[in-house]
Amino acid sequence: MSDQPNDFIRQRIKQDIADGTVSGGVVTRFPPEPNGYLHIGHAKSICLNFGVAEEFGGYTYLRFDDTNPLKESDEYVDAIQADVAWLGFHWGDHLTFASDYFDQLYEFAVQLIEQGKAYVCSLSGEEIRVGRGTLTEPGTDSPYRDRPVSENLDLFERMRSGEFPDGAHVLRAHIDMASPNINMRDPVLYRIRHAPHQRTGDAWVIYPMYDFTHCICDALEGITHSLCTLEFEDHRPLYDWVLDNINVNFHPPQIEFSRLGLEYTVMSKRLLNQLVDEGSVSGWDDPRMPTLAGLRRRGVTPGAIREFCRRVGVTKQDNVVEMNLLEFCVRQDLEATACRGMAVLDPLKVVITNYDGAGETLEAPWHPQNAELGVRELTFARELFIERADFELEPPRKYKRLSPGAMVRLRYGFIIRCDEVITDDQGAVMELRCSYFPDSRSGSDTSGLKPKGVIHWVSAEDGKPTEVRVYDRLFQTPNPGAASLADDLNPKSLVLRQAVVEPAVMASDERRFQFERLGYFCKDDERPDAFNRTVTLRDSWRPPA
RNA sequence: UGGGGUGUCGCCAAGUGGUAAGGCACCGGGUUUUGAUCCCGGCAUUCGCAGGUUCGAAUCCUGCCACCCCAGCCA
Repeated sequence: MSDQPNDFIRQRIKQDIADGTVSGGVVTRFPPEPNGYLHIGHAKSICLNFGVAEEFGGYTYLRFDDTNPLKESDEYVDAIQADVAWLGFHWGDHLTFASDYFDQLYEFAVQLIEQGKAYVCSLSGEEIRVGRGTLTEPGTDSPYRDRPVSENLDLFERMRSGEFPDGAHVLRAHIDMASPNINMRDPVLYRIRHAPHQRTGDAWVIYPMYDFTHCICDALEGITHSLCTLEFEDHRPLYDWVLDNINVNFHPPQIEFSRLGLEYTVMSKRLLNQLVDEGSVSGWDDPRMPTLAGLRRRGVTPGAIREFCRRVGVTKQDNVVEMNLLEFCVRQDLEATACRGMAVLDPLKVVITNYDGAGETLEAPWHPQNAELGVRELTFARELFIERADFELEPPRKYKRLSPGAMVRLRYGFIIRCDEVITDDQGAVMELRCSYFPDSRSGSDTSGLKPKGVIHWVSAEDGKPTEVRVYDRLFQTPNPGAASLADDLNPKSLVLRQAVVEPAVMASDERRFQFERLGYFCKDDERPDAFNRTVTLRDSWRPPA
């Protein structure tokens, strides 16, 4: 919660400020491609980029990297903005799109051509691939590599005007086909795509590639620290090459950090997409998804995600963080803020044989440590439901719940004793007959009885039957593989329960609750009478050996 | 077999030549009308391995080893 992070990137920034390398404040950017939903891995980047700008008195651009009209759409740009805002970060009026710079990008490309540093290559895609060589063998020069400048200029202009079909030509950087870094073997800068763009419509039929676009946008926006993930490390020489060879007076440093890995889930857009397409989940916002939309629907708070990102840190080490850290952050946040309530997920009927009143009202605090949250009323009556798991015909040693002849306290209510167990032909427990101790009422207990345990309960008549979705990890394998995605799915990642919930919880405007002894739950966005389990409570009980 | 990275406790992660922070998890114990929370305590003689430099090395040097990324007209 406290401790300002001081990772290697922040150390670098402090050094830059001390050196006078950055004068006007730190400017960063979060540059998502609008072709999918944001996930918790993006949250790490968002927290980093917006975080450092905030800490060092600067600002952050939310810049959509929309250079590939075939894959991108407005649906995603809206969702991404909603997610970033939900996480708690603000870009103010620094909302941009790579496509805002298409004109300038084109001019910079012309500059490169004029200097003989870019050329129009008319090889086919396949020929370019072959010509690039392999990891261990150098590439070979394109036959078009030394086209005269005037011809390149003319061809590029005609590419833009729509004269050629897709794939007929590309603009390539003139660097080094023998470079050990494959990204430097005359990378493609522009390709022809006769496709309407979601923002520029049909204004363009050529679109710039990432490597050409990203660095220039960074420079034009005065990004003082261009933070990206490790897989772009190999692209840094190209990032620098482009900026060194065009007439732009700003050159941001690209600094790479490792992406977030999380156990029992996947973090690539491709795999997430596959889960949605194959119907393994209900959508991008399925509460089992690691997407921000999914986590939100699950009941995870933005604060918990921010805290998680802070605790995870920023380094260059590959990492796979245990799910229990995320769960810890969620519990920590909800423990302090969530109202308590009672719900029985797997009801077992209990009849209080010596109670013949019509029912009586009990009072319970919404939060045991925070009286400001107030109280709510519960009804104690002759027929109740308790959790099936809170009764054991043959209890293990140290068992603190209910069993034949044993006593237990009903949370906020009375102490009861199990006198009789009703079973069916198969021996399955159908109902419990118990007696209660009238002088053991919570808060005014004069019975002198000291039952070992406390269990939750809901009045049978008052309790509201409703659906509770009990979520668990999406995969049963810590590091699910792309090849075995379907096989790795956890068949119990979603269990539907017909539960009974106390009426005050149903009536409350609150969304998130702790159902005592069970976990944290959240009213579903789309179906507010149903609850999604966010996370269980920590449970250190295990039967003695 | 080319290039770029990374290797510190089960998982994250500090440490930048002066003798291994912290968190999560885990294991004790205390409080408790949630087997929760909270509170105390424990948890790396050792930093991928092997040599070397040094009074002193996780930190410097040399050589190995392991893992990750790169051959889209994706980002």
